[in-house]
Amino acid sequence: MPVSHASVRLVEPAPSEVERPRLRVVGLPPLEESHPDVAAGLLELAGTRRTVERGSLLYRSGDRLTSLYVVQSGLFKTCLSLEDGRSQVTGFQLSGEWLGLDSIGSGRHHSDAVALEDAAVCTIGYEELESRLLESSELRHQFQRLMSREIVRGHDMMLLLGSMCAEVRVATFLLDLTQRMHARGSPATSLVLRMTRDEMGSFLGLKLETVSRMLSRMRDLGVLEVTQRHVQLLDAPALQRLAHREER
Amino acid sequence: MPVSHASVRLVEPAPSEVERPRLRVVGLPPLEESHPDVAAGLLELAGTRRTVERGSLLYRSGDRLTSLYVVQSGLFKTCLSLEDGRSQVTGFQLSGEWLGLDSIGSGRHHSDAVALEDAAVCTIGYEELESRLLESSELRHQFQRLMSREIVRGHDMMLLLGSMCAEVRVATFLLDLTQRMHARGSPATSLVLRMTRDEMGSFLGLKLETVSRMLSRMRDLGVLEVTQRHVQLLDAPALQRLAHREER
DNA sequence: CGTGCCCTTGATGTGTTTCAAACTGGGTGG
DNA sequence: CCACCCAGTTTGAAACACATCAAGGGCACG
Repeated sequence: MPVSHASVRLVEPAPSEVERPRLRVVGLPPLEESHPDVAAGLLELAGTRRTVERGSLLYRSGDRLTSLYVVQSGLFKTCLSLEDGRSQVTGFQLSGEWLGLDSIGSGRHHSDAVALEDAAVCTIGYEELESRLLESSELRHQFQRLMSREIVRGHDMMLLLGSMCAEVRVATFLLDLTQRMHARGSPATSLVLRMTRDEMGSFLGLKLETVSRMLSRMRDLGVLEVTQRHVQLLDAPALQRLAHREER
Repeated sequence: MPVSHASVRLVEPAPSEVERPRLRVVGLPPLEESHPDVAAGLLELAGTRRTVERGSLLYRSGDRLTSLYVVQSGLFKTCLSLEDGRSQVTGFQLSGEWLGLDSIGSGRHHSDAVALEDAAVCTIGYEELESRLLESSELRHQFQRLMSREIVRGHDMMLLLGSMCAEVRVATFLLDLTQRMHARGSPATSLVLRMTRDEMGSFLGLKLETVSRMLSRMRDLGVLEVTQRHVQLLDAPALQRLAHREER
């Protein structure tokens, strides 16, 4: 790996290269912990399976917390909704990732969770989770790490939204999504965006037109090919460079 | 309280008024859990006391996680730092609030923690915390709530940074800080900003000049009085209205 | 009584939003 | 099977909010 100054860091760095680790820009809790294969311990807690069809809600803001969820298949978004109809997407969750961690503090969900395609989740009863965490310190540790990583993701998003220009935001988003999909067996250089430009924009603090323009610009630069929701990465290193131009 | 449509929600709503709770915009983990008086259980874990003088670091990004900290006195900021010297403030921590929760996931700190004035913290050894959490499910629960609330704060910040204009951001920040200081015994209508305009700006995704301009605008509107770092709230309801104008 | 840091204010520049129009593809019903 | 429709997308032109650049002022500190 030639770069030492500007690599996107979505997974934990190898111990040896940690000194003052550069930022992992964005990224749901990394896979070691959140992907089913690896978080097998926590997944044993899985209760009933539940399917959620495209467009419908798994839970909504204000609902009492009864269970947490792990995505089995499909894709979700979580979003905060304001009275006036506006909303902010706070995350997109792929298979193996958790939903509802933000509701533990108050016992109520703070966001809506919407399936962006037909999906299935494992239901993990909160009561049962609690009692299992009592038994196993390993599980407890895993669960704490899960929450901690979600905190880190929040901080990374603050950085992205607070100090990066539109092009960097979109490039970072594409890289992040590609890597996460790749870790689930998708090709490393092609990507299907299952969310609308509007939803991407909401997540990135941009208007849909701006997202569209950035995609077009990257297409014109020869970095990628866009046909509707299909994206082909033609020049991944260039995309990484775009994601690390820390300007505004 | 006359408003039912636009009140800033920094603490948990009373159970009766919860239905579709409107957003608590911004706010460190609310006080029930994080203030020493209330999180007494967790505070029993406090090990050594450590003082940090103004301007110096409690920990820095990349440091191995050995303990978590609870602010006893003084004020901290946490920030992510980029190679190029730029940085993003991810939070300001007052007495009773925790530092280091983001480091549990990887075992290393992901941010720098800097004292903005002479400060003192309780040191909570991570190993010891772990073993205590094993013993008491009540403590474990409290700790999980703490982390969950920090996740919620992250989401609220995404909303603030992603969809609110400068005036709303600054007004929200002032309200939040006033409330948190008030809960610690400070007057409800006066405030000392212990951070620079630049640090506020970094936290809010704005340039220092913009922060300054917004403060001046609110002063001109008769909402508050600003003399250097001292802020007098002349019209708190008006400030709340500014914080809820959800425009950009 | 300077010297340096922080803050304010003005003038100008620019990236993103807003507004508007046209295009696309997938789905539906005639 | 085609025509239509509609949600989503692209693109352009104009407006605007915030950033940038620059200058001046105040307070704290040595």
